[in-house]
Parts: sequence; C-alpha cells; structure tokens
Amino acid sequence: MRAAGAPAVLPGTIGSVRTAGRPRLEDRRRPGHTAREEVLDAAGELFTTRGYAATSTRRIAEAVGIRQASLYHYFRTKDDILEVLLSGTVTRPLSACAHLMRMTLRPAVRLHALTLLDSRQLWDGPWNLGILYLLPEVRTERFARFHRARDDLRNRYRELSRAVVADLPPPAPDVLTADPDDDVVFRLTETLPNLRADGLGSPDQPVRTADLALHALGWRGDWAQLRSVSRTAGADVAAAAERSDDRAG
Amino acid sequence: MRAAGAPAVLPGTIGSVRTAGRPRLEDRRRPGHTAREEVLDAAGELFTTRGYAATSTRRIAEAVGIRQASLYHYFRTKDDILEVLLSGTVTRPLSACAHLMRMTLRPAVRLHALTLLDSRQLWDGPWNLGILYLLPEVRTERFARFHRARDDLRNRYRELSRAVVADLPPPAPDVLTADPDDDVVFRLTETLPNLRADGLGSPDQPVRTADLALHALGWRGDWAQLRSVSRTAGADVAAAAERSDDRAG
DNA sequence: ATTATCTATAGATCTATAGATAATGC
DNA sequence: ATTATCTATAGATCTATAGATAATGC
Repeated sequence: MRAAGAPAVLPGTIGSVRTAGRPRLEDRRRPGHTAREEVLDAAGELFTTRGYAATSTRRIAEAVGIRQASLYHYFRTKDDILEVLLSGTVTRPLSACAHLMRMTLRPAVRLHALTLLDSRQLWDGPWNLGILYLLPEVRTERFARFHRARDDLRNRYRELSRAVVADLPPPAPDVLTADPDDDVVFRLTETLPNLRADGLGSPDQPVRTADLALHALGWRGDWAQLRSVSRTAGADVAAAAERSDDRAG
Repeated sequence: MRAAGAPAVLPGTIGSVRTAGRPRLEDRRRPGHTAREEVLDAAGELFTTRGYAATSTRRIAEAVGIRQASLYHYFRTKDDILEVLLSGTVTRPLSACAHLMRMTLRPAVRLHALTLLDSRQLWDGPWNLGILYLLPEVRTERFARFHRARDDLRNRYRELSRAVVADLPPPAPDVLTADPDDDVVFRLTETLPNLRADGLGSPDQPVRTADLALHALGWRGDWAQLRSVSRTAGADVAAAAERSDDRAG
C-alpha cells in the first residue's frame, strides 16, 4: 500500500512517512509494513510459543505496542487472527503446486519441488506455524475454510505421489510397494513442525525431507540430477509467486 | 485398589460396592475404576476435542458428574492432569522397548514390534492424546519430565534404526541411504495422531506404519515373516505389561 | 472527513482455597 | 477417624463494545 522505507521506529510513522490517525503511545517494534502485519507477527510468535487459548488479546497488543482494544480495528475476533495465520501456510504451497502443474516436468520433479517449497516454508518461516494445525480449537466449524484448503493440498500431494509411483519400474518382490494413499509425503512434510518444535534437525532438513519423500515412494534414479532440476523449478515458482505478490500488494 | 464389579452406575458406589465419603449428586458415567480414572478419561476427551486451555476445570467436573472443586481432591492443579495423560502415552512404549531388548530378536523385528505397539496405542487409545504433544503450553519447564521421557523414546527408536541399517546389505547406487538420525520411524509414528485427527487412515494403519518404517530405512526381505514374528513378539510384550499392571494395581 | 488509535467498562468467565457435610470403617 | 464429596467465594483474569481523541487529507 505504501512504499517501504527505512525500518519504521517512531510512533505514528511507517518508515519516515507519517500516517493518519491518533499516534501510538509506544514505538513500533515489529516487522511488517502495516499494523495488521505487525499484529500477525506478534500473534504468530505468541500462539506458537505460549498457545492459542493461553494468549490473551491484551498480550498480543502489548507485543505490538498498542492497546488491547486497538486490535479490533483490524480483526473482528481473536480467532480471525488465527485463521489468517493458518490459511497463509496452505495457500502458498497450493499456488506453488498450480504453477508446477503448468510447467513441463516429470512427476518426480514436481513432487520433489513441491515438497521442498512446502518444507522450506514450514522450516524457515519466522514462526513454527505448523504446530497450530493440530490444535483442537482449530478442528471446529469456525476453521472449515482452512481445512478445505489443507485437504486440497493433501490431495495434490496424493495425486503427485500416484503419478510418481505409476512411473516406477515394477519393484522386486522383496521390496514393499508404498501405497500413495498412505499420504507418506504429506505426512513427512507435516512432521517438520514437530522436529522444529523439538529443536532437532539440520538447516538442510527441507531437502532431506524432499529426498526422503521420493525415497519412501520407492523412487530410484540419479539423485543429484533430480535435486538440481527440482531446485531450478522451485526457484521459478518462487519468482512467479513474488511477482504476483507485488501485483496484489 | 478395589475389586472390579459390574459397571458402576449409582452415585456413591463403584460396582455394587459402596464407597466412603459423601455421595455424589450425580450418577457415574465415565469408564474407570476410581474417581481419578474418571477424571483422566473426561479430561482426555475434552483436552483432545476442545483444547487444553479452552477446557475449564468446571467443564471436566461436569463431564465426570462432580463439582469443580472436587477435582482438587485428586490433582493439585489443572496441568497435573495433563502431565499424567501425556506421560502415560510415553512410558508404555518405553517399557515395551525395554522388554523387547531383553528378548533375542533381529533388529528389524524389534523396531517393527516397537513401532507396531506404539502406533496401536496412539491409533486405538480412547482419545487421540498424541495431538497434545505439540501444544505450546506443553513446551514449558512444567512438563520437563514428560519431555525427557519422550526424548528417551526417540533415542530408542534411533538406536534401533541404526541397528537395522547396519544389518542391511550395501545399497545399489541409485537407492538413497536413509539416515537413521533423520528419525524417520519416530516421525512416521508420530504422524498417526495427525491422521487420526483428520479422520483418515484405515484400521490397519498401525501395521502399515510399522511396515512403512522399515521400508523407509531400506529394509528388504520376507515381509510376511517379519510381520508374523513381530506380531508374536508384540503379544508377548503386551502380556508381560498386563502382568506387571496387575501387580501394580 | 477519515482514520488509527486511545480510555473505560460490562459481563462473563476461570482457578484454587477454605471449610462444611455425609458417607464408611474401626 | 477417615474419606470423598459438597457449597461458597476471593481475586484475577478475559473478550468485545462504546465512544472519545489526535493525527492526516481534502
């Protein structure tokens, strides 16, 4: 909405641009170009480190540097905040997947690239939002939209897994045929939040997860080549996503 | 503590045995031979379906059929209840593992049996307690004991995975060698709560998960035989556990 | 005029404690 | 006497709304 400038510090300003409205009592301290983004960042931190129900709206507001009631200028209710955070983690890989399907790539590459992008987001995002998926609070009608999106994503993973397995040469009798309907790849990806929460894993966990995914499906071939093609495809997709972000913002 | 009888119904009774203390105002309605077990059952249901912080002690008491304050006769605080529920899911597979190590079995069988037992518990237990592992609330000092036990279990899985991989013939060059330190098996097991929460998977999910675990490590061999030996070993362990339960109860 | 914030507050919780009470057990 | 329950409540929250206020924008 507004040109990004130097990091915003003074109350009532974003960058060096003075904003309309009554000035805040405290300095800005959160990343994000709008107050809404500041709130999402603070909520992401608090929900993932202290829990959703355990985080009061007052605590979020404090973390942003505004008064509790001011939150309600941007979000109608507390669970609206959670919904936006959750949906964000699913819509990104979904649109990445759509991109990948439009490119001419082998199924194994598509699946590897999708797993890599999705894993990266879950692994490197500023907050470990994936651990919120299992929140019992989230399993209510209120979050139906998020769940539909997540089911969608699971199906994309499943279809890509089927395509990979269909491409495979017939397996030896002592090798188990992995059933794509077991959702191994989707499940492996969604264990990254667990690992991250436990403080385990290495920085290359996303690549290892993508490799592991194809390995678990029984894929065989030139791993170095697979990784390299997948990385290139992933970079293309990321670039495209950034362009459409610019258009939207 | 007290001989089990017919299902308890009347207030102030367990089975047909009248208990000491002021009678309850409402009928018993929860499984469990003691009031403490009734509370754990109700809390297990509510924590997993509505969330921990979102479940008030009043709601738990209502589900049991007692008054809110009566809970505090059995648990010092609300999080004591959660701690007991969590620890239960980890101490059982830990002692199963100890049993398995004392038996003469191939590593692959040990790992398969452990995975099977652990998966079964997570999959068939009355409540999907595994989804509580990731609760941010649980990641505090308060639950350090639970976390130590869970770390222990992860290490058992890891050591067994190492032993399995060490037993394997050298892999072909186009097959990825799974790194036991990636904790694939532990991670796969811990995705069962996710699947269950999503209402997915089939009744044989535990066996499939145990198979999948060894498959992911690159194990090859006679699958039917592996399953059969693992099942027998698992049954022995379960029987031993039941005997020691009797001794303790 | 519009916007982003602020102050104040209603009304509804929630946990844990203190102390009374109604059974059984000896 | 011991136990398992009950009633009552203090004190501390918590969410969301109403309405005032201090900026910018036209």
